[in-house]
Amino acid sequence: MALPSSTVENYLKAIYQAQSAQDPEKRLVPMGRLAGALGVAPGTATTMVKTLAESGLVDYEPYAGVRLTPAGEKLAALVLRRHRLMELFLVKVLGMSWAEVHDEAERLEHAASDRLIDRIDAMLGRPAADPHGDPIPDSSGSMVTPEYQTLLTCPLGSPVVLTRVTDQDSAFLRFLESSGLKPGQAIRVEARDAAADHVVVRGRRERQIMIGMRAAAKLQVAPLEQTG
Amino acid sequence: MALPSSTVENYLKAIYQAQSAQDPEKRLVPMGRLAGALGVAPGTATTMVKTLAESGLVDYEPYAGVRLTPAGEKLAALVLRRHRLMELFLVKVLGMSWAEVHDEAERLEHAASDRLIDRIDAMLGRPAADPHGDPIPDSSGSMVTPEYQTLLTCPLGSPVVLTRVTDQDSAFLRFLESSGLKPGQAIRVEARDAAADHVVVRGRRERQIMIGMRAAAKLQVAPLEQTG
DNA sequence: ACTGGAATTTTGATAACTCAAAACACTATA
DNA sequence: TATAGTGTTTTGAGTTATCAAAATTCCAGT
Repeated sequence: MALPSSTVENYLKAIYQAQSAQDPEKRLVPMGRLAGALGVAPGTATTMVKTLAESGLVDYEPYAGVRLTPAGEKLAALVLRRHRLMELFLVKVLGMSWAEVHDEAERLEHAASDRLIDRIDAMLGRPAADPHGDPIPDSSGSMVTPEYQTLLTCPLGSPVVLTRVTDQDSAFLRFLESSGLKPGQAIRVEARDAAADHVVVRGRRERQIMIGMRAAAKLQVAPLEQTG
Repeated sequence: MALPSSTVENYLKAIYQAQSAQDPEKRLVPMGRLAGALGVAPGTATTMVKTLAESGLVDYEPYAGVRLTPAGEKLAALVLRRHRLMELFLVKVLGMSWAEVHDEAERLEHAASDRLIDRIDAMLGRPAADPHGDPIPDSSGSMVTPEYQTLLTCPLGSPVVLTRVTDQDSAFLRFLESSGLKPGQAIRVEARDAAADHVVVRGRRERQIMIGMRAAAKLQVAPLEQTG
C-alpha cells in the first residue's frame, strides 16, 4: 500500500468531517456535500470515491453516499492529527494568529513526516486540543470526543469555559479574537432571546457580547468549577 | 502566471544547483545530468525543460543543455531560501539532527508560504547560512556566495573555521557529526598526502581525523583570526 | 570526410485528477 | 401512480507528469 496522495488525504478528511458534522449515526455523506466541501464538481467526487472504495478506505453506496471504513477512518484521523498539531505549533511556537494558520496547516499537513509531527507533539507537551479546541488524535489515530454543550444549551448565568470553536472561517475567527472569545476563556451566558435570534455573553473584563444564534451554536463550552 | 508546481520548483532548483557545481561560466546543464539529479528519464527532462522554456524560466538549446533565465534564477533562489531556512529551523528549533532534515525540508519547501518562511527567518535572526553552511538567499532572491577555500587548498598548520559542507549525503553527514566536524568548528590541516589520498585534520579537543581527498574537497573553510 | 557510439529527442502510452454537460435514478407530491 | 425536480452518475475530453523504446543528432577518432 503506497502512501496516500494528498488528494486522497483530503477526500478522507472531508468525509470524516462531514460524517462528524452529520446527524449522529446517519453517517452517509452524499456526493453533493462532499464535492461542495472539496470544491470539485460532483462527477469528480463520484469518480474519486469509487477508487477510494476499491482501496477499501470507504464504503460507497451509489446514489446514497459514502462512509469511511475503519481503515479510512484511521487514515483520516492521522491527517487530522497532523493538521491540528501543525496549527497549534504555528500559533504557539511561531506566534502566528489563530485566524491565519488554517490554510498554512492545510498544506503542511501533507508534507510533514510522522517523525516531525511526533517531535512537534512532544515539544508541545502532547496537547489534547488545537487552537480551536478541536481534539487531537494520538499517533494510533484514536481521539476522545468529549460530551459538550454550546452557548445555546448551557445553563444561563453559570460560569463556563469556552472549549471549542467548530467553524474555521477566518472572518469569524477574527471576530472571536477581537471579542476575546478564545478557547480557555471563562464566560457566562446571561440571556437568550429566540425572537431576536441572539444570545448575550458576559466575557473577559465583564465585557458584554451579543452573538447570533447560528454562531452561538458553534461555540462549545464546559462547566467551570468555581474557585473561591 | 500561476504559481509554479512543486515539480517546476524542483527542476529550477536542480538546474540552479547543477549550474553552480559546474565549471564557472560554462553554465549549460546537459539533459542527462539534469535527469540524473531529478531521478527521471532523460526524455522526461527534455519535455519538461521545453515547457519551462516556453514560460521564460530557462533558455534551452537542443542537444546542448539548459540554463536559467534571470526569472528562473530568482525563483530557484527563493526555493533554495525556503529549503535552507526550513532546514535550519528544524535543527535549531525542533532539535532534529543535521542528517535527517534534508528530506523533510525537501517536502516542506513546497508547502510553506512566504509568510511562514519570513516568520521563521525573523525567529532565527535572519541567518546567513543553513546547517551545512550553504548561504541563504534573502527574500528578493539574492545571495552572497563568499570566496572560499577547502581542506585541500587552505594553508597547512594555520587555524581555520569550517564554514560549509557541500554534500548532502546523510551517511557522510553522520560521519562528520560523529567526528565533530560541523560548520563553525575550529580546526587545522596538519598534513596532506597525495599518495595516500588523504588529509590529516586536527579538530575539537586535539582529536586527529583522516579524510580522503575527495571528501576533503567538500569541506570549505575560512581563515580563523587568532584570539590571544 | 566518414562513421560508430553516446547523448538527446521523439513517439506512443499510462496514471492521477479534473471538468462540463448529457444521461440517469430516486423520491416527494400531485 | 405518474412525474417533475433534484441530485447523481456517466461520458468524453483535457492537463500535468511520467516512462520505455525508437529515432535522431552530435562529435570524436580514424
